[in-house]
Amino acid sequence: MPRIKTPDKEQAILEAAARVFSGRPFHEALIDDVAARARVGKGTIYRYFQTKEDLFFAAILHSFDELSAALAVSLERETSPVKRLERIAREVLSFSWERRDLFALLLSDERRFPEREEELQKRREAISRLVQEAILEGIRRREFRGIDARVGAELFRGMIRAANSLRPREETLDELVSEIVGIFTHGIERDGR
Amino acid sequence: MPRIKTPDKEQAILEAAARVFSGRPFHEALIDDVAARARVGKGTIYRYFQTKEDLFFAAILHSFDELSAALAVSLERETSPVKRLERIAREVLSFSWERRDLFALLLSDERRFPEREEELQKRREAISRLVQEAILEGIRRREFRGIDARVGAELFRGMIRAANSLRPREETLDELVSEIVGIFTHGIERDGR
Amino acid sequence: MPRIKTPDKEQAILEAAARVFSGRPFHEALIDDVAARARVGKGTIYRYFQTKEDLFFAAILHSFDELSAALAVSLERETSPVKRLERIAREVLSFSWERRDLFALLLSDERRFPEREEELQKRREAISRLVQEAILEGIRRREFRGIDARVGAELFRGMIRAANSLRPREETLDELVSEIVGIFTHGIERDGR
Amino acid sequence: MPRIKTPDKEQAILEAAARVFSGRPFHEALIDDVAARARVGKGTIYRYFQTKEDLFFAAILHSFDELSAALAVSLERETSPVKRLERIAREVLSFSWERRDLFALLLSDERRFPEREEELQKRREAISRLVQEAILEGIRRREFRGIDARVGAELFRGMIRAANSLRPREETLDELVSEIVGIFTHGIERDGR
DNA sequence: AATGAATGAGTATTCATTCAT
DNA sequence: AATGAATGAATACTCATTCAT
Repeated sequence: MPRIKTPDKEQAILEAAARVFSGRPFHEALIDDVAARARVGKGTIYRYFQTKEDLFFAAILHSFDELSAALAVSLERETSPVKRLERIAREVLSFSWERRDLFALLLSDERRFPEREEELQKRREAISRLVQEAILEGIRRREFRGIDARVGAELFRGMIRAANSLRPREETLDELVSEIVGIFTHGIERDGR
Repeated sequence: MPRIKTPDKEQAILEAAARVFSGRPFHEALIDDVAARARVGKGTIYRYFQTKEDLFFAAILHSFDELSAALAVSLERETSPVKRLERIAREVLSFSWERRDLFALLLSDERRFPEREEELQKRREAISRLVQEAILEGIRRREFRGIDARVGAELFRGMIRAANSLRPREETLDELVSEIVGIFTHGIERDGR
Repeated sequence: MPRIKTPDKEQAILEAAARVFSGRPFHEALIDDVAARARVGKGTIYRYFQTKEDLFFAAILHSFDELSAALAVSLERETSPVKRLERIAREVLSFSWERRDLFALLLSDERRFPEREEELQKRREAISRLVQEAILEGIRRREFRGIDARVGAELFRGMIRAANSLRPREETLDELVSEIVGIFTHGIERDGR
Repeated sequence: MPRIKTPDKEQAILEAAARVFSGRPFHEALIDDVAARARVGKGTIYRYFQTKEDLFFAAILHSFDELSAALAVSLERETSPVKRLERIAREVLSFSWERRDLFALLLSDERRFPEREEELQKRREAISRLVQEAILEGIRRREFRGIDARVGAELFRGMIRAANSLRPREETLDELVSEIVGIFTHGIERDGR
């Protein structure tokens, strides 16, 4: 009986690709590097992915899905809108920490690859929807005012992204999260105005 | 008498580079395209810029400087912090509209080219400083609470960046600006809480 | 009890190889294609043939041998030199009809693989010898003039090869055969000269 | 003023390609070899030819055209059909001598590259037509009997091709030529029959 | 024995950079 | 100074061959 395609080999490749594509621009990330990192023959990569670009996107999607899974766990049972926003911020920030460059593209809203846009968009929407739901729940609870949830969610994501590049040391994560959520919910206006 | 490097030729190249680098990833943007667009021989580009990367960064810096000039004009004589933030948001949004992709990198805080980081950083700081100053002035005027101006400025920039990718039609610019500044200053919390 | 190499599996592979190598140049004919066509695992092919080149030549030799067998049957009991030439022409033409491309190489006298040359040569000689014998018999019978039988045989084979690429429809086979043999025996000179 | 594309560079590449593609199968003929032989950078080849296959066909066509030119010179002023056939045979044989492998494809009537077939066919026809014309003239002069000139021409070309692979030493050229033309015109039938 | 997943040597092709004019 | 022809280093991708099962 022959060897069969092992899903874990595909996993290893995706993992390796995520690492390699993070930290250097696409054209400097070599398939050879991915192969070496995944401890896999170069040809093997091409058994699983048609082209370098395919691999690149697969790696992004894969990372995205990991993030989604982490978020699902984190948000479970938390109903308070503000706290949900906090968890989202914390989760996204800490998750994208090591994959900063990969996530640059992922979170950025480049539209350079129209063919892949759909799938990427789906993932972005998934995150965005979590934020929107928190906002809408807040509005329902009369904790938030009635803003456009979609716009609000995007702006919130924008803050997270920006925070990501503030490159906090570990310890600053909490502060950063509360700053983001604080500004997003209270604004920077002076109390009592 | 030998001809000398003409500044307008350099301008043309930078202009062309900005266009070409916008809308396609670095490795798909060809020097040939830039040369063609600038109506200049390929060799000529290398009289003005050492490498493709140099040209790339020069184009970014050039665009950045154009933005700064536009901002300087717009902010002149406006002293109200909130209004200054509004103008910054509006100016950045409308300016980066056509150069969306170039600005993605520009505003993003990738740190892939450590050698160039300094100059880029300087430009980013220039914009950031304008935001920080508005925030600090607001704090001084007791309109804003005492937040970390640097962090605040980054988060504000993050919202602008996000708004940029919401791709508003022309008409939505004002709404978007007021949404950004509204959330940034008042937060989304319900009034009267 | 271990299974053993089955001759019919080897047959299937050779058959498939003949098909695949026909109709596409060597470097475009893939082992995968042969395996698929033979409904056999790729590894299996390497149990029967050392290399792709080996398989290629084996396929040629195999086809050649089929032709030889067909010729042997056809020539049996026919003693007239002219009629023998006719049968050879007809047999070769009809046989190579479906394997036109494979035979192009087979009949062509490339000398690119000196190591294999010997075996190929042996096969070519086998056919050639049949022609030579017919010629020699004709000379013996005083039907033909005393030409160099080897050269004559080659030229005769060349005409067949050329005829093959004239791509006659089925019906033209007889005409073509008689044209070849007619020219070869009578020439195109006007009668009575 | 910039350097301009020099036709002689293209010539050099075609010349080199003809040499390299002769004597080894397509997939073993390396672009690097062609570049080295033409004393030209590898990239230069791609300035003149889109792909390796393009180069290959261009080399064939080029060789073909050289042959045609040689034939035109040789046939000038010779009106006797038999002598014209002789000259054609001699010219083709001696010309394709060194380019044997290249001509294998050229003369062979493979139809593997349908897109290029047209141009190749045009060249083959050009040679074939010369033979046909000689045959038709012979018929007109009542030196030849009324055969199908097209078929006759192909068979004649087939003999030449076969002769080419008989690999005569220099000295055998004349004999070979007269054997071919002899058989083609008189056949091998015994005189007086 | 048979299989097909895995491998990596081998190469066509691209494109930034150079340089003759 | 300006040009674009020439260059070759760099790399994605293929596919014959191997080998674990």
